[in-house]
Amino acid sequence: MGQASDRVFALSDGNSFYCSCERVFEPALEGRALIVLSNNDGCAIARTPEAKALGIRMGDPWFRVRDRATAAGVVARSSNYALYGDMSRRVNDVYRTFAPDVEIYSIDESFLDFSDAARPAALAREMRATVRRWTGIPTCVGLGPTRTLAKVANHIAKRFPDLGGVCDLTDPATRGGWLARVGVADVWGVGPASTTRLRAQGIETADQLAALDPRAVRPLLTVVGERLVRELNGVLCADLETTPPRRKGMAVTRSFGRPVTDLAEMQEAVAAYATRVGEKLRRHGLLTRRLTVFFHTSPFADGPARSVSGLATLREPTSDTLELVQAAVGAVRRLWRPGFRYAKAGIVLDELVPPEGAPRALIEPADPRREALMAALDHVNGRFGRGALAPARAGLRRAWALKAEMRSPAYTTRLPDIPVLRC
DNA sequence: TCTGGGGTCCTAGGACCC
DNA sequence: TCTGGGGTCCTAGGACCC
Repeated sequence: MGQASDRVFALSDGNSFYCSCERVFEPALEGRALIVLSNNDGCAIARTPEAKALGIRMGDPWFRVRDRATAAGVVARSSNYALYGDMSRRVNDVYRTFAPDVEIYSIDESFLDFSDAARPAALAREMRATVRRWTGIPTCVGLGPTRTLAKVANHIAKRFPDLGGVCDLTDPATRGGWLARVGVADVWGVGPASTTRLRAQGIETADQLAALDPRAVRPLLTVVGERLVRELNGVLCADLETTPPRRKGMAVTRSFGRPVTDLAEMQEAVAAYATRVGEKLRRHGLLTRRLTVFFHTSPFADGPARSVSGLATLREPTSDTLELVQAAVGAVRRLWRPGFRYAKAGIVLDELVPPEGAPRALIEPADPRREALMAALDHVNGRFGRGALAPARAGLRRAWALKAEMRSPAYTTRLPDIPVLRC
């Protein structure tokens, strides 16, 4: 099987993260059933436990559940990713005061190295309290000798509130009992397809999965599954990645608020995405050699279906907006067939390369509104004392005003209104 | 009659994640 | 009428080469 890990990993994540961010700015939402909606207010992508209890599921289309949900008292907010990104950075700043190494896994999840902690569970509880105090974000922490077990522990911490938001799976003696209470579908890396295959073999729970011979799992779940089983047994297969590896691909894709039936309109949209992806490239200090444009009709709609994608190769690696737009718009023209109601389009880049010579990441000019918003937060939370009511109220008012401003079109991701490009 | 074999590269598609 | 967006990794299979 391999050698047992002597490390301790913590996985800390923000509870209903997007919802919690909204609550930081709108304390009246505390305790209420709250959801955050995807782009175009399409569907629910974050739910508080109160909203889950009212039957709102992940991915529920808002137009379908709106009447029922609002009648039941559910509050919905449009998403604001710039804001969540800023909050995420603040939470990670706190993590870094508790652990020497932090791997930012996603906007709301980080792995931390707790190997040197004398009492990891106690440290985790203290960290939770500090994050809550300094940022306003509630978290849960899972502890384990591998990242996979830390992840399972985090899941358990969420499911069993009696644990006080911290679950410790570092002790092999008590681990099995917990794993028996976790379904295979809830194990990190086991999706719907793998769940079906495992169930067909009679494997229902995480402890049953852990009991399999890793080599026997390979034909069933590929090498990914093999590693997973080892990690469930406390054998380290992947360590922390504290410096993010160079990005391999990049995409800008959107669903349209309404069907697109006109070539010029599709070109407008895709030109806008090309502009966005150019900004993104420059922000990461990268160039691309080729881009793929795709668009398709809605999988939910009746009527003729069409899904196309086309590759455009650029003469030289570039992040130049005009070149990207021209390539993308040309691809749209080649791929275009009238008579369809297109619902979504996008640009996908792969083969990202650093520029010749010394890599230089362009620094994105800071948005003064966001800077001010975060400064305002400091007066509401944390280091400046949450008890100081007067400055807190002033700070909150300022924050609300800025947040309303950040809802302006410049911050949203709807299909933009830009001049038609004729090529 | 017997119809190579192994390597690399590329691409598409599946599966999974948050 | 309205059903998210952005990533990673793995595998299979075709093209190509010697």
